[in-house]
Amino acid sequence: MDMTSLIASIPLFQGLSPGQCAQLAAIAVRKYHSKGQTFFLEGDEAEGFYIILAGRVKIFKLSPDGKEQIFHILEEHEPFGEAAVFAGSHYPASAQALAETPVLFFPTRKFVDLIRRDPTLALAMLALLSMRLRKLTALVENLSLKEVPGRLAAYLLVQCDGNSPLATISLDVSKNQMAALLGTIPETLSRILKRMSDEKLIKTGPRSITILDKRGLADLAEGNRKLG
Amino acid sequence: MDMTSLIASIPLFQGLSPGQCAQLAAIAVRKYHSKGQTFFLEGDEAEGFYIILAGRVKIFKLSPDGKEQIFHILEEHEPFGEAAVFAGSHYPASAQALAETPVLFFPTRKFVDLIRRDPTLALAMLALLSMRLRKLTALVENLSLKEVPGRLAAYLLVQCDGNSPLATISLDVSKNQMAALLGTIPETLSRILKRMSDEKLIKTGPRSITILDKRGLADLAEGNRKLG
DNA sequence: GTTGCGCCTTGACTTAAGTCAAACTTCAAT
DNA sequence: ATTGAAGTTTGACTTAAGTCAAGGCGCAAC
Repeated sequence: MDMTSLIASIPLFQGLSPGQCAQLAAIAVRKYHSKGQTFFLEGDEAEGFYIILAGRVKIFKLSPDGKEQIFHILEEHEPFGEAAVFAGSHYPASAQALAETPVLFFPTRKFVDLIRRDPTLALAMLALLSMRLRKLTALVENLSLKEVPGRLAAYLLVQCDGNSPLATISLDVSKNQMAALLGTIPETLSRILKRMSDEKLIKTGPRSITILDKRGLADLAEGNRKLG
Repeated sequence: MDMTSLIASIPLFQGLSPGQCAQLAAIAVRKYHSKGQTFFLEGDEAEGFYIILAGRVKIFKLSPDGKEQIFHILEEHEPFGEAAVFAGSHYPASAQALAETPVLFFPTRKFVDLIRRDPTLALAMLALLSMRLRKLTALVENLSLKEVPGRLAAYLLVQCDGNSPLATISLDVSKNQMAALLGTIPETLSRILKRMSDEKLIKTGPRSITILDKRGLADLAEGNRKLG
């Protein structure tokens, strides 16, 4: 696909005119990262932001003693690194490819120039940053105000909404990664999955989790209920 | 002060032309909230955002069983509620005045119209949201990757940087609020302040904390050291 | 196949931090 | 000054979740 139509197909850029897409196309750079490769590390000088064309990327931080907190796992068409473009000069977290991941790269300078001339684009970016803020707010809430069973319940409910009308979630992240996403460790996650199974809230399959009691999980997520 | 010069004096609007300030002035509404009054609650329909003229505002969430996590405590000239303007239609957290707090209110619809015509304003908002994202990222890091002494150390260091060249911090928030800001409870905070005093890292005064060992606190904040 | 290496689970133990309850301090208001 | 309410400290106890270590499972490569 040529660059302009590629850009036009990205949700973030919906609503832009063909001319505007062409301008974006003129500054975008195709890049390719293979599994495990990092896009940037926390603290790196920020030179631009990325949009995923395929594959998966995790945004994360490590503690000095090696614990990992994953902020997001992003997929096709999702942007990342965008917060560093408009304020501050270094990336606030690290980004690593979880699979073969082709991306588009937009250099800060040129992209900001475009925004200056294109309020539609500016509003799209504002909406994007606001969404991110919202997601991070939810993460803080989970970490600070819920215990691990509640976080897990909330996570499962979100996954099944976005994933399929049926209540079976195909696990596309390893349980290790899932633990890091929930701000805990694999052992704890394993134990809590077991407790949830015992209480018939879920059924754990080989690469999947089936939700048996949505109401029960919701109660858990909202703190109205505890695991036995 | 007339509205236009008031607006021109707000850092967020630095760099805007007098004409642009006048346009903002035309849509801004002065409001006044007294101590304890809420601006909005989590989940409320978002009708606009605010800029603080004086006083203090806390942005927070409550857990169902009453625990509070404070996201920010904001002061003069700082905006809040801005994330809800550009995406989603409800506020993601609650806002309450901690003192007598006059504010400017900007209604979503009219403000977005201005942005559409004014890329400088758009870039200012983008920078603002990016800063917020950065701060929230740091909060997640603190909650997930640091234990309470590390969070407290980081907090004290930030306060003394922004507060005075000297290493004495005048406590402008109650220790209750400080605990909620750090994602813990007053009892725990109290105990850890004591342990820090015991190790001569700080000295706690009546309404102040004096930093005795900046290096030691930094080590604590970065996880290179533990309290005895 | 079977070998080997991640991933996942399980158990016993430790620990940081929360809970509950009581006492003490501060400060503002009568 | 006295009262009272809120903020703060302290102690004894509980608990959620992390650590450490061992063992099992599943899958890919030879």
